[in-house]
Amino acid sequence: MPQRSRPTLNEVALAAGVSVASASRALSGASASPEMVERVRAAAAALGYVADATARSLKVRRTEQLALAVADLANPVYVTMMRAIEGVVSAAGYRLVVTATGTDADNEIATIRGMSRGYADGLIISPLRITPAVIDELLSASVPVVVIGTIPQSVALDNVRANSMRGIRLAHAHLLAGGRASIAFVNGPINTTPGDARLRGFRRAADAAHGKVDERAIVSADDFTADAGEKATRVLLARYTPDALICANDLLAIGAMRALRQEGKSVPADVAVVGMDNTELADLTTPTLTSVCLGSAERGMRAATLLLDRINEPDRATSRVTVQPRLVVRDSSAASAVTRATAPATTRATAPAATRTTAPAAQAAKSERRR
Amino acid sequence: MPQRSRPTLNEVALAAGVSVASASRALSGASASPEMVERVRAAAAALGYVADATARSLKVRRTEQLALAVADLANPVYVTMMRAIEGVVSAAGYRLVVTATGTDADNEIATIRGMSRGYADGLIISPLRITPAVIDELLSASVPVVVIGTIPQSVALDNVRANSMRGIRLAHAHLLAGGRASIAFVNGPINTTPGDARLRGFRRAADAAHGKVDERAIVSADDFTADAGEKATRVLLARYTPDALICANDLLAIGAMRALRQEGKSVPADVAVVGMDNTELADLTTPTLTSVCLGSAERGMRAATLLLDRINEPDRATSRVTVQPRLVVRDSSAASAVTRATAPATTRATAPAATRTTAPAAQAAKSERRR
DNA sequence: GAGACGGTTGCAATCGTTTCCAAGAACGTT
DNA sequence: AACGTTCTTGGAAACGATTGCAACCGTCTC
Repeated sequence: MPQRSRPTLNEVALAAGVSVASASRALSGASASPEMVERVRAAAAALGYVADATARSLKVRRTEQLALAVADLANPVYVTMMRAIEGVVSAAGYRLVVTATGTDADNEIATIRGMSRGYADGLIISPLRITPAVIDELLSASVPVVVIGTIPQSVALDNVRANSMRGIRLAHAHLLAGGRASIAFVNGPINTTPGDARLRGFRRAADAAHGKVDERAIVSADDFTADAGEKATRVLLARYTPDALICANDLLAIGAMRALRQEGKSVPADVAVVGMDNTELADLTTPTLTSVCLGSAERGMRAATLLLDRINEPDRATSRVTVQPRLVVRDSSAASAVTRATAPATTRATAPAATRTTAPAAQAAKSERRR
Repeated sequence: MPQRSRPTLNEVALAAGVSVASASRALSGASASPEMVERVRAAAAALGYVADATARSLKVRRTEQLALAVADLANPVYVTMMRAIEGVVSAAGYRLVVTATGTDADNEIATIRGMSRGYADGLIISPLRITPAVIDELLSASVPVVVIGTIPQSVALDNVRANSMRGIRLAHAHLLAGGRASIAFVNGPINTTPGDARLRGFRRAADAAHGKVDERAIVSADDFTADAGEKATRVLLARYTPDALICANDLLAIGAMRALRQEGKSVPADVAVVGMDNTELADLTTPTLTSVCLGSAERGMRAATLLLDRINEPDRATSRVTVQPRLVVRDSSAASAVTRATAPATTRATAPAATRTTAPAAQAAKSERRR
């Protein structure tokens, strides 16, 4: 496998009998006579010439690469984002460099600092925990940055966020409308950004509905996994008798359904279950899982668009995009028997598409519709 | 957000009052007096200097980037591979560039050719369909290439492959041992490389067991999805009465279980089901799904290792690594009632770890054990 | 004390492009 | 016929690092 070394522009120019300058222009479409273009093209083709990306980048000060940093490449939420981002980015002629930051914040900072080495023209990052140190680092990065996640209002960075509090409220309202009265909440770890936001969302929704929140109806799993969800739900059931469960995550919801089944409770007849993130899993469970879609694909797409916009127009004002949640109703939250009798037509339709975001949302939204 | 432009080595040298050459050496740890190192370090720190990756790459002729090309970034099999690859690659100091080739072969060729631009030091590619044109292109690439997938024996390329035929045989044997006699096969599209290999595997296994293969026991879904699996299984059940199902994919298996449930058949009491790929899904279904693990993580890890090896030692002979399948037994394939009575101790243990591959397999294998 | 030697240091070339600039050619205008 | 335009073209200087080479310094040895 003789790794043949690639011909340079110099050799092409030599072969064509012209100067490198002319060769460069001929190939890049700048002013050159048709005859010149022809000669150079021919020589280039004959030698199999392809311009070297590194040399070119050095000169034009652009790498045509964009970086994406997420905690875990295998997390379905990030996978969805990544796919959306890759689509936008590669359509714009950029390559995508991915890095997993893992779970610790130092690593995130190292990644950001690494960007200063100039191997990419921009960075999309979704930090697990948003510490002041991370923000500082992002603010002083040497390339444009877009943050996916909730950062303080005052920080002048392009930013895409979900509205998980509103998502919880949608779920809560949906369950109330379905005749559920004792709605419990299975959260993930509270020391994470999403865990915290979702808990606040639930408290607010419960408070709005009943004027108080019953702390026994809230449980936190150790982790955002099915096993943790199952365990937490068992703890919950020991002290509280819900007729509906909101879970901070689809995986937690799957665990919860498992626990319910073991207790002999049927879903949705006895207990309705709503998950969150609307991953592919929601379609695959039995019963299929009603889930709050937080728009991962759309967030990814918006972030990529924002980044491209800033690259093209570095001085524009920073913008903050909030992607609105949608409730995707499936079987696990069918109205309780009693309600079904009295009010047969429950809103099986999804909540209003509810994106107050602008035009290009359509494409990504579509890809998320039937997940 | 004033994107401050980064200081160059020149400025550092100026600030330290030394030549660029010395500055470069001081920072890169080459021969330099302690005093010199100190001065340059200080100046670099004061200015916040970080060497420019592009310029460095141009000079040293290495980008410290490796590329991964797969058809679909969201496919769980690829996600698993990608995560494994990212781990190996970033531990070795490389960044990972990912590209989605989509489903058409032309795009694959374009990707490979793009590699000639020299933006990465190596390529791992998992082509959907392996055409002669693709092989040609790979052979003449200007950087080392590792192919994940089955390529002709004669092709001199580093190669990592699964053994899906053997995987099917494992499943078949397991089902026979569990007392199943009418084993059917739910395949994916046959015009794909995996679809084709898995079908051949099933034919061979069935033939070995019964001396013939009943064509009515074989059905092909249009796609590797749960819906397609459900549909195909319904077609199958209309003409054949299996007591076990091997599915070419976990998603197909989930669809199949859905179809069986609708027909009032219970899993595993009436019909055992075995999936393939051993994705996270297998742990999440009810009953949990027995699945053939084809070692995505291990394949990824092996491919990455192979690529690094070749980069370090370009002239070594090409090697072909076959990752052996393992059967991960879960609830969906518990022995049929009759057998359970007579031979109570069915092999609940997994099949022999069965990787004839060498040492570094351990790590990735572990991460795949309890999926 | 002279020469040899090991270790630092700076100069300058180099990697493969792009692009500024000036020179030249071709052409039209007065 | 001379001049001004416009268009092409080649020379050469970047881009920001690394590195071969030669100069230099101090020390040690004979």
